[in-house]
Amino acid sequence: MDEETDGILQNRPAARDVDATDRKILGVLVDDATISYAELGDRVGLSPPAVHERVKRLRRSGAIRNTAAIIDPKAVRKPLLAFVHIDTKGWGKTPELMAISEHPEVEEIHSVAGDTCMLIKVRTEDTRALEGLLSRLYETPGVTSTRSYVVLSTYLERPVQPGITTEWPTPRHMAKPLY
Amino acid sequence: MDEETDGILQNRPAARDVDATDRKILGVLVDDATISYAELGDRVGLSPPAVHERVKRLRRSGAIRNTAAIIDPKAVRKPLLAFVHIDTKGWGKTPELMAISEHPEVEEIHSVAGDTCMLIKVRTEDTRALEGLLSRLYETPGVTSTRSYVVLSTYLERPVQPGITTEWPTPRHMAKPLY
DNA sequence: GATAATCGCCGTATTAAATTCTGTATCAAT
DNA sequence: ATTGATACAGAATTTAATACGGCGATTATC
Repeated sequence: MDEETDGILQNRPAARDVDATDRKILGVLVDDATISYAELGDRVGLSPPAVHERVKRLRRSGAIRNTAAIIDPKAVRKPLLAFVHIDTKGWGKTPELMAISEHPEVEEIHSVAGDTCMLIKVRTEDTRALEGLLSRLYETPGVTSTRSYVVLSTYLERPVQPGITTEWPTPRHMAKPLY
Repeated sequence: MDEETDGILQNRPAARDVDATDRKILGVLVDDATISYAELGDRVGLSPPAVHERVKRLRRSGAIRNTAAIIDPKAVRKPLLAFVHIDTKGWGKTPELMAISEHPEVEEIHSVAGDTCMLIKVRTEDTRALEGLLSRLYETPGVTSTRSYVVLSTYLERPVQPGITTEWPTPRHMAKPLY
């Protein structure tokens, strides 16, 4: 296992290469991870123990980070989605970053190239709760300004759909990834 | 079932209210949906058939949209994440919207309040692929301008964590949700 | 070019979990 | 007070997950 820590999120590289069959498996499991290994085997053309072995390998390697229930935000009274740009000065490694990730309303934290430094995705109960969160964020030392984009309506929300798309270039034809 | 279509994403309301036990269940399943009903029952203080019944109800009501494998984008050679603001004129219901959602690189489409109209999240293999996607988006009739925010580093990426937070206000104390 | 080793897969067997069924207690409404 | 509905627990059954042994193909090594 790789000990490199890329921010808070662990980004260990996949041990072995993900081949075409693996991508088919991932494509199915992204849609529905509750199916049996028998049916998964049918869909990708393998026996139940064989797919089981591959899924276990995909889990170990980190290609499958985890299998989670996807919750409807409205059902848990978090209907308000917003993106917030945060300008910072002297953006260091982790101190304020940890403080931001402590807030349970924060779902994503990205460092972006452009006219602002950080882009975070937050989900709250209503505008009042959003206001409270923003003021708490503003109190974080190093934060110089925030700009919020309140989502009025969401038309699409889906995870990464691997393999479904097309064939992928083999690794040797690929440019070095950005990160 | 409710027939109201809120964009492409179906947003049917939960049939029954999600109570404290349900939120505990959701909190566990968001972390790990592979555990047995026996252990899930232990954690929330119910028998295996009882939690099973509740989980089935949460699925039926739509509180659990689905249970999916969360994929590491790097493992499937989609390391480049970007957010794109799209300005449009005469933003209608679905024609261009459908065209945008056809692109498999697009993971989310949101309508936002602010100085731009749409905010989409895209994931590509590299900057060249991003450029291609942007030019294809630009060819969509109605799109007047785009502004991209390329993500340099992601520090946090997690789904909605229901119930873990605190107690929620009961429905009758709640303001009307924004959407 | 032959041999050994490794890897991935299948079929079977075993274990564990999902699911069904039945009965019971609790709460709500009549 | 009675009836109905709901939610839960326990036992039984069905189904799936997991472990094991063996086979064939590919790869490395001599």
